[in-house]
Amino acid sequence: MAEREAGPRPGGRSARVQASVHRAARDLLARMDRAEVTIPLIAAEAGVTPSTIYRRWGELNELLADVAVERLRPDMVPVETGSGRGDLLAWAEQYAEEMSSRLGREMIRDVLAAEGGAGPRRCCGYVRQQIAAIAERAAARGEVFPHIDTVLDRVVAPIVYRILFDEALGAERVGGLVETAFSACA
Amino acid sequence: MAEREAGPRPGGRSARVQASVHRAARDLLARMDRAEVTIPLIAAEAGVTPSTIYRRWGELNELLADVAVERLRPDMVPVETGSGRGDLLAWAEQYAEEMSSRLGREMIRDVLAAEGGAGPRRCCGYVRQQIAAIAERAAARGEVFPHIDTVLDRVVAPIVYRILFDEALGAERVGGLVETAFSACA
DNA sequence: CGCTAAAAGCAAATTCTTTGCGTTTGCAGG
DNA sequence: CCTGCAAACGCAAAGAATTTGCTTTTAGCG
Repeated sequence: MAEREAGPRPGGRSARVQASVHRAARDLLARMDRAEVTIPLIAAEAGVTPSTIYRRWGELNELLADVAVERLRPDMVPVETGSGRGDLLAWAEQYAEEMSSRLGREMIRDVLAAEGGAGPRRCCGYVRQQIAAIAERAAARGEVFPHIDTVLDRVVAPIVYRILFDEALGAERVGGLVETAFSACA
Repeated sequence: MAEREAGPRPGGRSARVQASVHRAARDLLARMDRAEVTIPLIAAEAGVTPSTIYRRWGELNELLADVAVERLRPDMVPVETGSGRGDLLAWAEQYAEEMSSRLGREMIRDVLAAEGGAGPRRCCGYVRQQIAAIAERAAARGEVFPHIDTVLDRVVAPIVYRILFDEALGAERVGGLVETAFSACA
């Protein structure tokens, strides 16, 4: 844990500007249609000049992707249900629900639309972390638990693919996916 | 088959303009960096005024998504290898390769970035069609073959998820995915 | 052959984006 | 504490893209 998200030094002016711009962007996204949000608007809301944002982020997509990645970072440890299977099921259901909400879909799109694969990878990394935490607890209890990549392929990928390209899956389908993940490791 | 892709009447001026704009967009995308392509540029290349494009597509993303969806439409029937498993494997490997290319990734991103879920759904529909064609041939031979949604969940979703969020899968991993799809239907 | 509605052209007005230059800010060395 | 330095910001002008009102063209139809 030696790197910052996107700002140079922790307490400087740079960090303050970034914080206020992020907050302004989040506020505006909550308040108005995503298509109406522009850099000049965000700049005004944040109390900075547009050129500051242009120089730092380049374009709206990059900024929104930055904001989205930050919001996508898990803020808590997966709930503990007593078994690895239960933990994974609970996590997957919540993940599916969050990501299929309007805001969730918009955040995913923003992250994917940005240049370079850094944002998406970070999101995938967050998911891996969460699953790893669950897997570790399961291992500590001596349970069998699927490999992380198995969970990504069998649970996370279908959830996300359906949200992006088709129809979001209901909770029962998510449960089925979790079962198939476990059936691959027994 | 009663609807057109995006143009009103088949032979009118509208259709000609759409065709030339699509072609211009494709040409420019092939010739220069995607970030450099703008609507005024495409308009000039297509020999129309920018306002025509703005009125019809609204913004660059919509136009590029339109173009990408068209390019994503499969132009041939899946190759026949003698077995459903072989057909699916061949199709999946080719799909994975096409989609993980620079152009493929850009097209997916363009499709996902557009407003409304129409583009992504159409892409998913194309995939379904291809898989259905393979499944039908398998059924005609009396083979067992996984349900289309199983193939989507176990084969297509992981391929696409990895391309978008992580690292593209190699051919051997794709083969493994195909195996798991068949293991679910035996 | 004219009529009509939809779509394209044109051009002015608006808004967004880029850029050069001067100023501020926080850090570091003296 | 003070001063120098580099990074980042503000400001404003220039440049590019987007929107819009109005006119003209075009394809289809009676």
